[in-house]
Amino acid sequence: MSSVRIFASPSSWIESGAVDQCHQVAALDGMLHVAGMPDLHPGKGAPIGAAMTSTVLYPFLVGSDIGCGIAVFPIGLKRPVPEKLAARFPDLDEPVGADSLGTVGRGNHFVELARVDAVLDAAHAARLGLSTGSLVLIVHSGSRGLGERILRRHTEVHGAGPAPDPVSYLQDHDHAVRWGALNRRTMAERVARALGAELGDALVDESHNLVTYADGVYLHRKGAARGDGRDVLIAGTRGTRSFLVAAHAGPEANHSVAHGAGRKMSRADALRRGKAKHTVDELRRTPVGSYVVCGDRQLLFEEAPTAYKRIEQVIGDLTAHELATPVVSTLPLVTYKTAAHPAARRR
DNA sequence: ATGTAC
Repeated sequence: MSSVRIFASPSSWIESGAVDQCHQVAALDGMLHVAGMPDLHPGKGAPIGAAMTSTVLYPFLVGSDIGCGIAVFPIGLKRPVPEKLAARFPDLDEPVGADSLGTVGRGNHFVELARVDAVLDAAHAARLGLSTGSLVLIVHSGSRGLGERILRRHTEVHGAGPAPDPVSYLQDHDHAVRWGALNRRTMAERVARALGAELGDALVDESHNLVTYADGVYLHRKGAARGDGRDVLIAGTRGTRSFLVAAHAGPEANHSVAHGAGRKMSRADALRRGKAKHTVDELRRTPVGSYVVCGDRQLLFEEAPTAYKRIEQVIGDLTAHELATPVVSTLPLVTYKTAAHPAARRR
């Protein structure tokens, strides 16, 4: 008999469709436990913001962006002026070399230059070399077409069923997870070079779309980061804070934490309501003074901060359930989503 | 989120 537990306070709104999806997943053959994170929202077939254990491996529970995650790199810059730096960001839609390495992708992916605005755990922040005013590069991206091909190869034969040869799937999966981390590092290096900035080793790099195996149990994470004694960057929105946390989630939470603020509106709703509520200019130049590089107007509305839950609520829920302890918060200076001038791009 | 079809 499987169980479902949602880690959100009663005042945190969770779309009922996402909770329904947790129960649908829990009813699958071999399922053990579904843990919903406070950023839980509906996904395609499976919930996003969930960690799910079972005795069999379900590739669709990880989804197509295998190895998607968030990395944080320390970066050194003399005078970070958002508009000037925004103009110097490289074209991260253009790959480095033959495949799509070094590219950010679309959707909620981004590369952000951010500044530590508050230290919340002084000893832990000091260990990471972070203090108020420290600059970091936050990279949220995944395995691009590679992970998509791996899931499609499985789905074409087995649909949403389990992997009959989990070892073979895991080999491809693990490669995509490594590729995702390399992709994030590659982008950080591209940006640092373009800005003439010094880049340090990653302080944090955790995938939130992956499956791990131990003692006969597959732990699938979809929009949920490893929370077993690791540091995790939990992303806010393009115009609000993000939080670096020390995660210490136990078995009830499937050793996992949230990965971001979580959508509160579908992309279609965000586009429709956003167009009535915001101008393109106010989404590009945010209330916190940051600049958003995004030549795709539709994406700008879909990803508007108002389409997401409040990150402080998500962090509050994690803290209240003792899944994580906040270390520092960051405020964006420049967020790169996609090239500033899509018309100038060659096809 | 993605590549691809419309």
